[in-house]
Formats: sequence, structure tokens, C-alpha cells
Amino acid sequence: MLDIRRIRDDLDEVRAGLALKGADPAVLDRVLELDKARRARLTEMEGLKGRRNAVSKDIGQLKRSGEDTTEVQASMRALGEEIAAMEVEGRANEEALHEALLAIPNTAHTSTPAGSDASSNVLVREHGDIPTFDFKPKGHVALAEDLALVDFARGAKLSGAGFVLYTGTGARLQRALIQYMLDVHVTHHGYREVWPPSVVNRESMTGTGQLPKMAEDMYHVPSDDLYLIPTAEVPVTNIYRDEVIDEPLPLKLTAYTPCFRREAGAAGKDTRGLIRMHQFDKVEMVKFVDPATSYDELETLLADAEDILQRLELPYRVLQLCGGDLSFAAAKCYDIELWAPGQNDWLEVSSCSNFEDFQARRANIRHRADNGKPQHLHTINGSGVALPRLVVAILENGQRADGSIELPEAIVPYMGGLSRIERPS
RNA sequence: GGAGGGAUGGCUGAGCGGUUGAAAGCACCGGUCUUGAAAACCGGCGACGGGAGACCGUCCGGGGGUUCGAAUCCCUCUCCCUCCGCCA
Repeated sequence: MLDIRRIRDDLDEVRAGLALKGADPAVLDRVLELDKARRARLTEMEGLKGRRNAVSKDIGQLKRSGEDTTEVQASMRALGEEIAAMEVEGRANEEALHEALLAIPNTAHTSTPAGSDASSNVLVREHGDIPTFDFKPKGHVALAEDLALVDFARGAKLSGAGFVLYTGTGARLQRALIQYMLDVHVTHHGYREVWPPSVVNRESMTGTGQLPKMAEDMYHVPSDDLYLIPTAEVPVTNIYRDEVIDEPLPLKLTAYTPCFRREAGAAGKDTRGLIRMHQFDKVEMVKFVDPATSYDELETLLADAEDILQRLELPYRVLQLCGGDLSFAAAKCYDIELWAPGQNDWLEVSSCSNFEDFQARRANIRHRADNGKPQHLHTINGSGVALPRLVVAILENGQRADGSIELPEAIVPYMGGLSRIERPS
């Protein structure tokens, strides 16, 4: 949520930030109008309330000294009704303004490249060598089926398209990667591990910005009005909703969760394989940081995500998203993409974003500023990293001519010593 | 699912119709003392909104009601605790 004061005081800057993102800055005019009306009525009502408070106090004194107050009380009753009517109106104004503000996306950081879609994203760096093969590299679907790592057909039988059943070594690989990534973040990057619920309430979904705008992308349980989380970002960020964090910043949390996405707008896209699924697993990093350092903290969070891929010796590249490709809540975002030889393409495995105080305002997460006053902090998060596409890259990059997979050295201990996945006999 | 009890500032916790926006303690900030720190003592210290400011208003889990006036009384919802039942 944008700060209404910022809209009042720095309208041009906010307008530019929204325009960069491809949002229509005209919504700001409506917000300012609502705000103006709201404040005018508020001042008027406060005057009346001040009078009521003063007279009511007098009535108490008069009664104590035994005087008759019937007449004053009658006139106050009329004033009370007037105030009640104004309160109803005031609440409606307040709500309209709040709704309008919730619907406005975050502004893009000034470093954001212009552009309306992914084609304008800017390459920041590439890391690692793209492997060459003296045979035609297979895609991960064929590899996973040949090696009995994933049962796509039975996954679909259980739950439909977009759900898979990992089997045997494939299932173990999921568990190993989850544990490996959590270990690296905790022991090498200084994150605190948490294990949150996979289902959250409406307030949590609103706090991080998924609601109200993206409702149709979420799985919803109507009987309890609960949502399946699309990312650990939602429960982890909301841990501190409506709180003043007293711990020193930055506060760094990491979590593994399953993620659920209806992918409503992507029907029919990437339906085969592990590229785009309704349920997938992900290790996430979330940081609560001082506003003064949030852009530095974004760089180190990005480095933490890259470190995972470097340790796994996988080729990747980092892109900075252009305005049009930025998500609703993000001010700045880097994507990390892994090279997948079987797809002959780059696959996004991580988005690292600075939300500035956008989420902190919605979720009312604060810390004590240097002057001792509570202040909205900045939130940052990033995947560290998403499992299915990581598995795709491990399979497709590690494949050998005989159809076996050479596993990255770093996860061998997590695989019980297994360094190569062979065709089952 | 049944029966009771509870929700007050960053935390603990008094108050149960009228100088209570809220006692007290903790935490925090400033000062005295000290070589320094601790202790002790003195002072300050809730949040949000409006206003250039003096200042004004709102907020005692959420919503509604009674009243001239509600943290305080009534209704309702949510969450927490205790006991019983059920249960991976």
C-alpha cells in the first residue's frame, strides 16, 4: 500500500513510479479526491465531538452539585445524533480510500528499466559455462520417466494436470534439495529457519498483496475462508503482521513450503513436465530490514540465492526486471534463470524483490526507528530456490550419453552417497 | 463438539458509567553520581489521524447497541486459556 502522505507530497514522483510500471496514474487523482473529502469532514466532525466532550464533562459536575441538567442533555442528544450520522459517512469515506489504496500497485524503483514485458528485462550477469554435448540432450520429461523419478500419469490421476508424483530417487532428490538449501541458508548465510502453515487466512493474503487483486490465481477453501499459499513469502512475512519488531534488523528468515497456484491466466502453457505446476516446492528467504539499507540487503539476498546455484555448479544468469514485468508489490526485482539444455532455454528459478514499505504498510509491520518511534520497515524476499525447475536443470545439465545423471557433488551426501542416477534394473 | 474464564500501551498488569488516555512494574531515552560500567536517584516515554503551530480528535481484540457521557453495561464475532469429549 502506498503512503497517502507520499501521494499528497510527492505526487509527481509517485506518478512516474507507477507509469514506469505500466499502471495508470489516474487512480491517484481519485485517491486524492477521496482523501480531501475525508479530511474536510473529519475536521468538521472533530469540532462537534470536542463540544460534546466539554459539555458532557460539565454535566457530570452539575449533577454532582445537584443541579438540573434535563435541558442540556436534550440539546446534547441532538448533537449526538448529528455526530453519529457524520461517523457513518466518515467510515464510508475511510473505507473507500482504503480500498482504492489497496488496489494501487507499488511504484517502481528509479533504477528500473523501461519496458512492457519480459523482452525488455536487462541482463545483469551470467555465471558458469553452458555445457556442450556430443549427443542430443534429452528433455527432463524423458529423463525423469526413463529413470523412474517422476510418475506424471499417476500424478494427473490423483489430482489432475499440473500435479506430479515423485517416486523413488526422484522423491529423495526433492527431500535432499530442500534440506540442502535450508542448511546452506542457515549455516552459511545466517538465516533463521521457520516452518509455517501452508494455509493462511484472508488477512495474511492481503498483507503481502496477493489479495484483493490476484484472487483468481489462488486456491481457496470457502468453508473456512482459507487460502493455500502460493509462496512461503505469505506466511513468513505475515509472522510479524500488526507487530513492532524489537529485534535488531536485518531479521532474516528462511522456510521450505509447498506452493499452490491455479495459474488461471496460463491455461495450456507448459502443461507437460515440471516447468509449470499447480503444486511445487520451494525454499524461500525473507528479510525484514531498515529502510536505509534495503537496496544493499536486496543485493546480498540475491547473492545468497546465487550461492546455492554456484554450489550446485549450474549455469545461470541474472536479469533485472523492466517496469512492465514487475509484480504488483515489487519496487525492484531480479530474476535468476537456470540454463536447461533439453529445453534449450533459460528457466526462472528465483525472483528476488524489494517491496520497500509496500507490504509493511499493508500488514502493519514496524520496527523502532533511531528516534524510538515505530516505523514501517522494508521487506525483501526471494526464492532460494524453487525445486521443480532446479530439478529440470540438474537432470538436463547432468545427463550423460548412456541416459544416466551425474549429480552435483554438493548434494551427494544428502543423497546417501549417491552420485549418479542410473536406469533402474 | 460441550462447559467455564479471558483479551487494556513494546511487554506484564490495575481499573468495572463522569478530571482514567488509562495506576504500577519492566523495557527504552536523557540527566546526576562514577576513571568507565552496573546499582541508586531525578526526569521523560503509547499509537493513529487533522493542523504551519498552539492544539484538537480517535483508539482499552473487531463490529453493533444503551447513555448527555462507555475501557467500564448489553448483543455479536474473532482469538487465547482451563476442563470434558474426539483425534493424526
